[in-house]
Amino acid sequence: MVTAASISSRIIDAILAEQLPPNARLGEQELAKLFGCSRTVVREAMIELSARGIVTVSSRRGWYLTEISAADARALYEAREVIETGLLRSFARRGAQLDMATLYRLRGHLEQQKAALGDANVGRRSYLLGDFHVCLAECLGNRILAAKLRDLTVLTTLFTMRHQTSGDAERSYKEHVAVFQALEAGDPAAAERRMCNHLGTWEEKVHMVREVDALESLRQALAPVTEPGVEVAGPKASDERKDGRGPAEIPATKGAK
Amino acid sequence: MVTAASISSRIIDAILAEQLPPNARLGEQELAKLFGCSRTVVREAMIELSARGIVTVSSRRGWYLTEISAADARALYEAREVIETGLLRSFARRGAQLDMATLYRLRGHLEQQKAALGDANVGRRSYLLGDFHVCLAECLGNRILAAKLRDLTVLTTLFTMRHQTSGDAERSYKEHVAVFQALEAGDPAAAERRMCNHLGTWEEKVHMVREVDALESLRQALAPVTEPGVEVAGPKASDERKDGRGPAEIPATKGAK
DNA sequence: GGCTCCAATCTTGTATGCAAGCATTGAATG
DNA sequence: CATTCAATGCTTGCATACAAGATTGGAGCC
Repeated sequence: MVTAASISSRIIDAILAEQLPPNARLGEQELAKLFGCSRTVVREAMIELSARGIVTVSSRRGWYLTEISAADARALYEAREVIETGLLRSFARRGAQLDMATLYRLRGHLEQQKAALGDANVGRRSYLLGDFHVCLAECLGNRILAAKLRDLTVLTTLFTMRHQTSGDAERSYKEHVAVFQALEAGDPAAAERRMCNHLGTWEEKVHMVREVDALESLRQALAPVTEPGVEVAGPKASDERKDGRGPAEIPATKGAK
Repeated sequence: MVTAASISSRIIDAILAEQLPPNARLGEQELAKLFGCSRTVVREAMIELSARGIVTVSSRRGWYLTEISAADARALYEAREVIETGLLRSFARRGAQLDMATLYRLRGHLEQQKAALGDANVGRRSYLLGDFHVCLAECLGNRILAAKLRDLTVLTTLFTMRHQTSGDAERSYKEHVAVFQALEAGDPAAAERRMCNHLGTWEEKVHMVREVDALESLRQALAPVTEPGVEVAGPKASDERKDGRGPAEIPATKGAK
């Protein structure tokens, strides 16, 4: 049976795996056919995602994945920094320690990230690198903030997909390891500093795209082949075309869970 | 015209004004009749509130306002502390200053709080004291976190209503003023410390009810009159009865906006 | 050729009908 | 008298039908 929760979950996974670009259209009828249910169920999923800021409805036109403006992105990264470093700080202040099972879980997650680095599967790599932050928040013992953080991570992904700032996966992985090692060594304060630096490197990049943002999406849509110099934006768009699927198509294989 | 957003907004205002107790039943048909629309619209509002953690659905039984457990409350207060102090810290670090218009807005909000202190209108007082935190977050320039904080404030209210820890309104007001004065004086670091203390006084109370929590709701439901000693829980319940309204009734006057 | 207007089509918005599950109440039985 | 079970009413879950707005394409006109 197809529930609204399963639909929204699939969509979120697809975004985290960079398989659904921002502004992708999510037609009710289309999704209903795809999932084999009625529009009612799809609509429930859309409303839920809308409450979480992930999709936006344009009246009687359709549902679209939210397009994150540069201003929103700034608030977004600030929010992530506040939450992620704040959780570590709170953890440090209460003098808690991660137990063996939790350390094991985090170590396992890092192993998966490492494995995905060499892998050709770009989607899974993106998914895991983003999911680590949520996983860490859960491990720090606050499910409420972890849930909020998951949504923020999704929105972050929507922004980086558009602006191609994701870049250095290997570096991200190494910084994750560094955070983990500080926690493992019982030094959450150091973990907080490292996390702060880790998030800071992304935040810098946001400020760099601040000015050009207004034209960015148009430019990307209009000039895919004419200028060979800007090819960083090219492969993604052409990848989507050559497998013959529309942008709103749901991938057949689930990201990872 | 009645939209789903207006319904959920009304419900949230009612909670913040302590006019809807936790575990209150929100029947689809009932609300549809009350708002003069179909179940569909009500249902959309419920799904939205459900995504925000404010209502919970029990399959084929009904929608209920979420009952916050002591464990959830702990995470909730930690989340609020992380976000609210984190925003002030981030504000301080970037060396920003509040402009005149923003200071004016905050000062106006504090005036309203002060006026509501002497007022007999308990609902408005609760609403304003809670709303100040959200207002402050908005003033610090992060609408995303402000929205998340609003939901957390609603959940906090649901917890304090059950456990009657709200108590000292005047003290809360004074602490709000203290935070504001630090900001006005251009010392956000001091504002952060004061906010941390302010939230800390509540958090203490949560830990006090930690142990009895499992029986709390039962006790409250079973022994309303037999023991005169536990009357702290009495007046609220009887207040609701004497005006002849069911617990899920929506108040005629909107809280404040 | 270019502009305007209208109609066809596609989309969401809303209401309603029916199905199915849960709780309660009552009777029947040990 | 206690216990079990069946029937009934009430609630949400889901699908569908219809309404109404938005877009787009083309025909007609200047």
